[in-house]
Order: sequence, then structure tokens, then C-alpha cells
Amino acid sequence: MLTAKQHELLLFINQRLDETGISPSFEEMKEALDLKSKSGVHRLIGALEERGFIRRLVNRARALEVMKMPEGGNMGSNNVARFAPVKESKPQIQIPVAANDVMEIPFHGKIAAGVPIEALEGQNSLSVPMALLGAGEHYALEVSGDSMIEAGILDGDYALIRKANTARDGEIVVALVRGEEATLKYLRREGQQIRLDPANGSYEPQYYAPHEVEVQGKLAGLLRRYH
Amino acid sequence: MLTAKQHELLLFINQRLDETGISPSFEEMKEALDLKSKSGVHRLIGALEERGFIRRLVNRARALEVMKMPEGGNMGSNNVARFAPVKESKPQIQIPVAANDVMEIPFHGKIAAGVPIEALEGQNSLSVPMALLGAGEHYALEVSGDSMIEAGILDGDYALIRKANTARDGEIVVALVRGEEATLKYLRREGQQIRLDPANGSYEPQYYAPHEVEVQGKLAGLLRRYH
DNA sequence: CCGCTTTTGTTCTCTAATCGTTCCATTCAT
DNA sequence: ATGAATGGAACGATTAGAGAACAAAAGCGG
Repeated sequence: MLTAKQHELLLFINQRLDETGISPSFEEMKEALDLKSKSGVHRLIGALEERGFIRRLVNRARALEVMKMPEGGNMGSNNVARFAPVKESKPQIQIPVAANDVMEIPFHGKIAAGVPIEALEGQNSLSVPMALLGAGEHYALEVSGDSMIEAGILDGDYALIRKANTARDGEIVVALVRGEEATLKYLRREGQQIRLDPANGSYEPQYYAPHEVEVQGKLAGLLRRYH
Repeated sequence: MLTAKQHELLLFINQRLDETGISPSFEEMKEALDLKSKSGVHRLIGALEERGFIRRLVNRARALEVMKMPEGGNMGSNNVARFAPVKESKPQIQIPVAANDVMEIPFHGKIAAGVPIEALEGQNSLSVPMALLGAGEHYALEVSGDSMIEAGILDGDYALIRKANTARDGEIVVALVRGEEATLKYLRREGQQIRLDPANGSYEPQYYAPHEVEVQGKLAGLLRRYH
């Protein structure tokens, strides 16, 4: 895979990086390889780069980085046992996912905005891993307010909702109340009434007649971003 | 990868972050490098950022963050055993998936499992919307336990972690304690001590000496699945 | 909440030294 | 000889240091 000189240079670079953390300059490499011109180093670097052993920023001073070492070459400063043969310790480029475990779902704006959801159909969409969703049709909402914090749902979170007209007791649903207000709540039935339960001690459960509440979907997943 | 000055500055930043938790200002860095103008510092910072060693918020005071350290450079707080093999010193490149705004990140198992994270490198991976991540290298962990429930992080959630060696006060980090136990906690500095704060009234904050705690990353996002 | 001051970060211009790139002549080994 | 490796030197780009003016945040007092 490598010529003697290339191997020697690679070893030198790695050693320097390891000892000082500073890449050698072409001049220094020239010295180390006992060459009399930098042009040779330039070619060797090119070869090493082409073969994927090093990476670099062109035209930048001392901007070398060792990507992998040939078999037998010790690398790294870790004095601890080296578990993996160097080879596999540098998984190279990550293979792009075959877009099939990802799903684009529409983003419908904020919930608890006092507006029925369907109203604000934006064309924004969000890509989410399919693993978070099940079968069925989904959409996303941004959670507004703190009424569900005790369920670990915070202001600003993105709720992934599976469309549904019904839900079982205790599930978290998007409920449209009197055609006006969409909220995310625990759904519970109590006798002839529907009870929407927030998960926050400072809010009270709300009771409605069945015809006042329309289930628009149930919570299937949650995304949060920490800035 | 680095020139001498860049290396020196990086070491200084890392040390300061490690000791005080506060990034140095340009003025302080100027002094530390024995310069007479801040413009040089500015250029060095730019170079370090370009090379991925630090991250920063432009126009924000003292908003530096060390992403990785060069080989051979001792990373401040870990005088403790370093278990992680080479991996972390040579991060692989994360490639945004074809046109989509989705990224594959490695899944490293459960946290709070009593084992350093790097140790249980599976090759599992998770696709997450890029919108949830920022720049940098990320990985995912499954949250185990209820120590962070008051922060809306529940048992079974997937935490998306951005690799980093430092964090600011109040951030949620993956902390490796004494090289043994990895936990997700609020990081706070109290005098000469590191305080790891759970978000659960039934748990007590824990105090450690700086060298006992190694920050392995900070919380960047969260995924949850409702069955 | 407004305006003021201080701190901190950004940009620009010069100058000098270091560093990387390129092209071409030369040498070496088969 | 002939292809590959080497040497040499000119050239251009980056890095670095200094100084100053400017812009943007943060803190403060009213």
C-alpha cells in the first residue's frame, strides 16, 4: 500500500502529532526524511492523502491530520491498552442513509395557540426517523406552554402526532375543544364526560361533553432541541 | 493539524475552561500569549474554529467551547484513566444525508449503565433531523433512570449528545465520573468543585474534584417515543 | 425602560517571516 | 535509455505581530 518513504513520513507525522500536537511543516518533514527539497515532501503528502492515510487543509500551514495508520504502526497517545487494531478504529465516512428510515411529516405550527390546527397548514415539514413513529399518518406541532411539564413535555418541544379520531383513556391527545382551541392533554373519560388532564399541578382538569371535544390525534413522539 | 501558536492558545483556553468554567476574553488570551494586540488572537481563534477544535458564538463575550484536543495534548480534567481508544481523537465526518436534512449518528447504548460510553460502541445508529443538532459530532444515548425527570427527560428517552470536552455552567452534560460512571446531569461549578445536579428532588447533587469528572458531551437534543 | 459607560469582540492596514506550491533540471536505478 | 525519485529555486499564500478605530453586548444608575 505504501512505499518506504511514504511509510516513513507517515510515521514521522504521526509521532510529531502525538508528541507535540503540532503538525510538522514541510521544511521539518524534509529534514526528518533527510531530503534536500520540500517538493519531494509535497508529493509524498499528496500520495498519503490520496490513499486516505492523512487529511489536510490545502494552503494552510501545519494542517495535517492522520486518519489511519498502516498495520503495525502504533498510533495515538493513549497509553492504555489499545483494543481495536487501528484499522477499524477509524470508521471512515458514514454511509448516507437510504432515506427509507426517515419520514417527512408536515409541520402544523403551534399547539395551544387557540386555533384549530387544520387552519394553519404550513408547508413546512420535518424529517423524523421512522423509528419514532408507527404506522399511520403523522404531523408535527410545536408545543406552547407548560401545561404538560410533568409529563416531560416542555414549551418549545415538537410533538409528533399520529392522526386518530379516538384514543384510549390515559393517552395524550391533541384535542380540539368546541372547534376552537387545540390542546395537548391526557384524555380520560369520566362517566358521560370527557376529562382533559394537564400534567401540571397549577392547572385544573377540564370537563367537557363528548360532543365538545374532537380528538385530532395522539402523541406518538417528541423532539426537543437544546440550543 | 495545528501551528505552535494555535496549539498554545487551545491549551490555554482549555485550561481556563477547565479551571474556572469561564472562557477567557480576547484580552486575556492576548495576555496569555504575550501579544500586544487582540487581532492576532482573533485570527488564531478563526483557525482553531476552522479546524474544528473549538466552537464559538460570534459577537458573544467569552463564548468559546473546546470541541476536541489535539493528540498528545493533555485534556485538562482527565488525569483519570482514559478508556476511550483512539476514536475520539479522530472524529469521523458526519455527512448530511442526501439532500434531506437528516443525519445518521451512532447510538452508544444506555447512559447511567455504569460504563464509560465509548466502551460500548455499537454500530447501531439513529437518524435524526439535522434541525435538532448543531454543528459538531454527535451521538445518541438511551436515558436510563429518572434522575432528570424534572428537566423533562424521562426513562427511555433518547438523548442526542454533542461531543465536547467542556460545558458552561447550567448545561446538561454527559459526565464520566472517575472514569467509571457516565451520567446525564446539570453541570455546575462551585468554587473549586464540580457539582453534578440531578433534576429530581429525591436525588442529591454530587460534588467532585475537577479531575474526577470528564465531560464527554452536552445534551443537544431529545427524542421520545410513545408506543 | 432609557441612556450611559465599560467591557469585549471585530475589522482594517502594514510589515515581516514562515510555509506551501510549482515547474524544471538533475540524478538514480533498472 | 527511461521512468521514477530528487533537488533547487522562484512564487504566492498563510501566519503572525502591532495599532487603531469601530461595533456590539453587558452592566448600571436613574
